[in-house]
Amino acid sequence: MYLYNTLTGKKEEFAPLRDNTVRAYVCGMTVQDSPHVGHMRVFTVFDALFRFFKALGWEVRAVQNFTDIDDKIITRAREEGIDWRFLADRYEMEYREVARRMNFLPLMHPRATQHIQEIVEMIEAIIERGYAYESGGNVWFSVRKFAEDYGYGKLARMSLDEMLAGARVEPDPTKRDPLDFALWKAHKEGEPYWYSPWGKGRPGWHIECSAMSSKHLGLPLDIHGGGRDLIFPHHEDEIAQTEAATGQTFARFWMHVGLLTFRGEKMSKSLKNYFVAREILEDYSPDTLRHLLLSAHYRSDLEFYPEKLDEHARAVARLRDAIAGVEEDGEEDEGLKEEIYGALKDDFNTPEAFGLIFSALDNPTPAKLRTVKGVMEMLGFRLSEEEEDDTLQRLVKLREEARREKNYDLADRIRDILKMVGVELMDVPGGTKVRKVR
RNA sequence: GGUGGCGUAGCCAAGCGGUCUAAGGCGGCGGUUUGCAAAACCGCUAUUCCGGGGUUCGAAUCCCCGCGCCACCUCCA
Repeated sequence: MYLYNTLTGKKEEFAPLRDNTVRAYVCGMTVQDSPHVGHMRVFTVFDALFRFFKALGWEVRAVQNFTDIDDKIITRAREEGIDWRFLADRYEMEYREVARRMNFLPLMHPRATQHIQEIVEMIEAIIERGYAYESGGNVWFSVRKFAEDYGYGKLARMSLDEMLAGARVEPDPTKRDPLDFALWKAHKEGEPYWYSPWGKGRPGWHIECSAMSSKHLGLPLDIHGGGRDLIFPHHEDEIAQTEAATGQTFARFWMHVGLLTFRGEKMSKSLKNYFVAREILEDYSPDTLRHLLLSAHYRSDLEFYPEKLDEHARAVARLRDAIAGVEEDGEEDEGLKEEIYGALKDDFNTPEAFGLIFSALDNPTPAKLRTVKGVMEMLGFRLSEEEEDDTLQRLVKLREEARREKNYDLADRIRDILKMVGVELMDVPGGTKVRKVR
């Protein structure tokens, strides 16, 4: 298995370091708003990748955090006039519901606020080892000191000068150096706080991931991943904190998923050009969304537009129909399987894998179809149509009667209307086939 | 301004030195089929990979110069 490692800028052979178990940490959401389709891309990629690891015979121990304390959560809760914990819970629950529908493997989902003790201990360790200082109730990380001993900017490939050049420095008089970042933020009136050796306050951004990953997985992690926009400063700072606290290597492989774009631009909260995952799943199947999100290589940016859901719904429906009648038991096509696995082993090239899968549909044999089905299920597709729907059945019956009476006007109208909601009717010998596309 | 990356058919998207007169999906066109359709199946849909030079026996793939786009350097998956 080869994976591209952001840290080295190369594809490298990957295998878990110990116990045949892949230890992976994926940066999850700050639960400040509804998960959107850009978030889903990262989690879908890792879900499919972890499933592939299992297919290769490895165990997977994966953690995906919820950051549930943060400036934006506080601000947002204040705007809505609700408790910040209520806001965080609301979006965590929304994520969990979306994850369930997406058929994501169950992962450990620790929350930042349940790890204040670990966070405080880690900060103490960093201070003890001389890489952080307390000032006015804040604790700052000494970037220059750390840079001298360990190097800073390894992941982002940036020099300290480069960081300063474009930096819009947050003017905080308690900082010794503009590059320093907060490990602990002193309490401000009206904000949530916890008690610490430095007084009341709350954790900075970055430290929660260092603390939770070390605690739940142990060092070094085999894989640490997330969206590409997290490389700097978030992941760079996670490395700095963890190495400063422990002196150990933090993670062996860094994986970064490309961004979802809309009309060529990054899908983001600030540009308000995002699509909410829950709303998409009201109209389209999880398989459709999964196929769309895996249709480009995970490191590339992927262009999203709503009509694309229809395109992928058609592709998935065709594939599902093609393998529908295959008998479960029997030989697989080992050659085909090896080809597909070969593509996936090469830095998880899912688009190439789909290319092979759809090509196999041209000259199908039962063995090939079983292989295709097996691979799709391995990647997390359910491949089943949703449960039967009473109203739909009645409409189909009504239309069949109309056709018997040669009332084609009514029959066609029913067919047209159902098509508008993603249900296609096909008159085949012996009845009408119903096919849900979406 | 600095640092990465990208530019492949109508759209999306693989390929990254020879098997490429370039995979796959969606769309389109023609045919078989059908009450008409749809689906399915068959055939067609880039002699060419942003433009211009170069390296090489050979380049979409490597190098140089343009042009265009994006991301990161600020919160972001």
